[in-house]
Amino acid sequence: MTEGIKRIVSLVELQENLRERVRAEALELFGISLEQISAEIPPRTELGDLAFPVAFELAKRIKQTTGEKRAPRAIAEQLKTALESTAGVARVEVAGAGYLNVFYDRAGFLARFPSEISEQTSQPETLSDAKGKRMVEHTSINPNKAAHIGHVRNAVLGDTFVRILRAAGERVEVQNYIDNTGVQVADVVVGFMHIEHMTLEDVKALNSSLPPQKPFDYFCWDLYTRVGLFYRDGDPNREENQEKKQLRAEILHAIEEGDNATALLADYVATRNVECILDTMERLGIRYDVLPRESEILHLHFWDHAFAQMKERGLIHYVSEGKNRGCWVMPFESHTGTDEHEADKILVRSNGTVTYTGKDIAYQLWKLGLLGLDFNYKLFREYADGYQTWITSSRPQDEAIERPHFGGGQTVYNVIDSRQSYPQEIVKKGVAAIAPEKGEEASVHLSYEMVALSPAACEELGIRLSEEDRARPFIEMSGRKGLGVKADDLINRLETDALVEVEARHPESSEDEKLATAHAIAVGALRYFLLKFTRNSVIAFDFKEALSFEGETGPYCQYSAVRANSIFRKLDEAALKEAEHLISGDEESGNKSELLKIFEGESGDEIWSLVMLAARLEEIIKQSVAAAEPAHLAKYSFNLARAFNLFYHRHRIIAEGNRIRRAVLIKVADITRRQLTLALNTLGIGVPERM
RNA sequence: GCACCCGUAGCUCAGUUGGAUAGAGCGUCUGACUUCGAAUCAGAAGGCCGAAAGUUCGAGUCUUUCCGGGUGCACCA
Repeated sequence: MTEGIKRIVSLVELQENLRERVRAEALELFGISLEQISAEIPPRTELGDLAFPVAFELAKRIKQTTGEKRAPRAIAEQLKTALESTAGVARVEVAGAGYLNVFYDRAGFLARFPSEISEQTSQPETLSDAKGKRMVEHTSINPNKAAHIGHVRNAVLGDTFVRILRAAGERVEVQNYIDNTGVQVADVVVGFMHIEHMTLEDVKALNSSLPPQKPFDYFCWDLYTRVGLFYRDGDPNREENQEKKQLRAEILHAIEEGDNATALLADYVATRNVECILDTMERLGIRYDVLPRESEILHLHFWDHAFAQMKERGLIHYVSEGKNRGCWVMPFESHTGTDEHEADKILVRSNGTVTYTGKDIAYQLWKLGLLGLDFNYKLFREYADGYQTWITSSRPQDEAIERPHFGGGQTVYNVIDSRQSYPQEIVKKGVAAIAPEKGEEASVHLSYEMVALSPAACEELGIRLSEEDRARPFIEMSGRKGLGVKADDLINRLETDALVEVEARHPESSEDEKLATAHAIAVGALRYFLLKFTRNSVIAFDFKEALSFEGETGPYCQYSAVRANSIFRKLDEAALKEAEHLISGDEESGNKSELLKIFEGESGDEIWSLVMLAARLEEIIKQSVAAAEPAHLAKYSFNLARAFNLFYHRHRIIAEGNRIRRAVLIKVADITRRQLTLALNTLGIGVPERM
């Protein structure tokens, strides 16, 4: 073994070294330069830890350049020796039609794997400012009602992606956009003013009189659906009453105007809903750095700045005739126009007001530090542990205390459902046109499919379905119709169910402990449930599945870690130290040969496969970032938990008679529980002491 | 009409930049608690990866055309 090996702990690093080696050898031996070298994880442990199918590619390239026909196996044989001399590699085999299968130095790898999770990687001080900040906007629920399960998918997806980015060493700013001046808020204000006939004081009084089971956002949830009916004079199938719809327009106008009783009422309603929504999200471990509001985007005239830039660059033009007469539009080439659908996107209406897309372009420019304007900010809330959430303000006098710098990110990730991919495309294209140096890569639409309700779930909610709906695979949720599963209701139910299980298993625990454990399980179940599906898969929400604690679930993963921890509760410090010493490989004793023996054969493969899986976390995090897909990490966590459960059943770790073997089992279990805990924490799932 | 997404086991879904014998969970059936915790584990059954052609050493994965389902394509947000 070479000296350099002592340094190497990371699989990713080892893999890179091997790739480089292959690249160098291909050039040296065959004069072929390979731009991309694909590596693969062999299907079974006995086939090695990493495989290069590179000989097939080389055989083809050799034939192309020299006309000489070479067998892939022979080529693989030539590369074999070079790979074998790489640090960390025990041996290399040529298998199948020409696969190069690399076997790592098992005992050496195990000995060098850190026994404490290295905390440094996620510490902010090691993150360089030069690298640029990642901006993630998620949640962004209309502040006019309680959050439902669809909103939670957005928030959990966004929050988990934030955690993944941070685990990968990125600096991240989390934003939750508040559309406090839109029609949805206006609708609820219509309800308060014209159905309930309430003033701001009445609404405040109502708020403080509401029972904890039905807080303000729940009240608004119901009121919002009543407004929908109100517009149709009480009959959902009737046409909308234009006189009543006019009330909305008036309120919308008053809100935009500001400085009037209606605007104050709207602001109170929106703010109370934001508070409720933030409370809901806090239950799931989700927080935000800053809450940018639409009211400030309006009042601080963000659009005017963007508008000027667009005019300057000739990206937008005034239409003087035709259907879009009087509008300012942005041409959108990739979309050919038809009679019905215009190719041009209207950004300023003929009445002079700006569209949502226009505002969004301005906002996106701000996120990237390209607007040349900033918000004012004030502290919105401070959590018990000191974490602060800020909200935008249009009053410079609010800028009293020291605050972090917001905005100006290098890359922006917008977590928005896939139904908005068209407008997101326009925003991306528009921003890239204004700032070509940033390009389209700076704006990422982290899209995901909606959460719908299974017909069974609708039935459980007591929703009557039409014949036509019943035949559908799923039913779309609708805040307008009040059709949906409220987030807090679901969390409550999960906590109740979890508490029953905890009570049954740990009656001796304190009430607080039981509640905390039930909470952790509920969060684990919900977050995992929403993360196990890939982003572009529609979730047809099903109560039975979402409420399950068995099988491929968060609690399954947590349970695996809890069991691993219980082993270490029973082991004393000395036993751990001894284990570490026995496998360290430092001493010149006979341990080495015995260690090698433990990793031999079928049993050795079985133990080793768990080590390899556990060590892969870093790589999985990288893949999850590259694909912007948290589901990869979720699946990995489950597989690691599953592998540990298998290991746990196969070995009696504490009772193991052979001390070297016992030391190996202890170290493997320790590595696994640490990596599993880290993976789960990155998913926002905690591991309770007992469960 | 145009654009995007999906189609893999009875059901719900994974399947890394194309790689070796296509995997989980649920459900069904059969077993395993005197052990570091059974929210667990083992075993069985279950597949023309929507269809057809093409690209290549190699296709669930890439291309094209169909078929079936979903979602967009506002002077709404």
